[in-house]
Amino acid sequence: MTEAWIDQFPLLAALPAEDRQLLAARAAEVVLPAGTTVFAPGLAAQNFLLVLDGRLRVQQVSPSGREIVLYRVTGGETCIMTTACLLSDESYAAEGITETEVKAIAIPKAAFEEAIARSSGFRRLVFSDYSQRISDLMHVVEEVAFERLDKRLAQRLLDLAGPDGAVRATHQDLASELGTAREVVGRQLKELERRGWVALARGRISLEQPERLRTLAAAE
Amino acid sequence: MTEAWIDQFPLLAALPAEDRQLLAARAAEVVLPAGTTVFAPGLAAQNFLLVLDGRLRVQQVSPSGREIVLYRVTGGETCIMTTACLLSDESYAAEGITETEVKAIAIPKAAFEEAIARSSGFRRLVFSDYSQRISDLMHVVEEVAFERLDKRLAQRLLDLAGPDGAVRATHQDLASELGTAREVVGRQLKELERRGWVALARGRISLEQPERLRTLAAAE
DNA sequence: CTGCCGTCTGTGACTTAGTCACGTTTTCGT
DNA sequence: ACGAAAACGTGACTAAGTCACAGACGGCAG
Repeated sequence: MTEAWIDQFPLLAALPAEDRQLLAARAAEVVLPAGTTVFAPGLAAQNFLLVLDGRLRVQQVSPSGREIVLYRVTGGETCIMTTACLLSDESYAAEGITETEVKAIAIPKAAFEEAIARSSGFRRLVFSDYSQRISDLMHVVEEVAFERLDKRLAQRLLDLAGPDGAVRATHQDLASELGTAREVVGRQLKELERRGWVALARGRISLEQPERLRTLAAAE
Repeated sequence: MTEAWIDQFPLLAALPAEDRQLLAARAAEVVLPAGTTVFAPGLAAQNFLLVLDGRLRVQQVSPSGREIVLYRVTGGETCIMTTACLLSDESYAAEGITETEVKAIAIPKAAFEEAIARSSGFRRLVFSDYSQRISDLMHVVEEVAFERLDKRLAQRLLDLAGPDGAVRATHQDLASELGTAREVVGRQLKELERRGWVALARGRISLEQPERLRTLAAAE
């Protein structure tokens, strides 16, 4: 198979030819449609995943049915949840769902371990992704434990806004982003609408005054 | 230097003699008194740390001064915050503080990278610790986002209780454990005392009916 | 076009948690 | 013994989450 995908990963592009061969020979490109559950509690991963293109959401689901988004994986990143499963047979209480169609490289466990053993670039890729995710998780903890909801909501709206300056999401979607309840998001949004900072429609929030939202999101 | 410490790490004990030599030759045993700040925001780590004995607390501090304990590192574990610093030059918003005197093995960055490259047992040790910490962090997110405070407090009291069935901690200490405010902990404790489940003294909470606390902590 | 059903949103009343500004008690060192 | 620092208590308030509903909108089957 072609090894062109390797060049999408700066840390891998510099590998010596033989390491590139090793990876390319054992890797398979997979395409997952949007909405696929890549992993879930109780589902052991079989492959190491390198995302080439598209977006994957990792979220935690509470027994009571509430959800919170932990982080997203996009092109050029690896999915450390599957990595962790491969490396320590630990199973997590998180699930991963593709938000768009996702093109990815799947590397079987044995080849992954070999690559880790032989290639320092590959190790760096995996380790730096681990570190990034730990950083992401700590950020979630900080937000949930210490930040006000209006501030967090403003930030999320800005993050999720499309090029048209609008967010396509239901109140429930936003509640799942933030780990709170739908009614709470509804009330927060209505307050933002009252101030004229957003305009609300079914499944759509258009940001009328994004600067105000930025100020709110940046507030101490 | 002696390499006896290696046997404290199951994943390292099985290493071939030459890998043991490699580690032993470059490692230095350090002893940190209780209350030492091992790392903090803005402080780049220089060594990889393997904790032999004692306990280390990793916590996050908010701009507003509130704190939350993320996890603890005890004998036989590595401190992935320093690992992460070494491996990806990322700096975290967390700080690590020794809670007891800590005996640890410090391995300089270069020797660490060599060990990672050469020893699969060492890799497994590091990776499994990363995975463990990610698991810990996800647990914190789950608790903070979804669980009731009384339940979390009950669990923490049980966790922190000494062999005498009492917790030596101030209300502020417990608030920092849970990421909440002192007054809130005070009120929760008073409610537990009213029910006769705990007895309160300055800097000390004795668990009078730990079974009740366990029931509360286990409640859905 | 009409009615229907599922999804999405709105609302009020209530509980739980966090904040603020104090006051009081205990401990400990000199 | 006395003063300061640390620990704890309290009331009034705001913010957030819960519960049990009641509309309101959108697509589609007939």
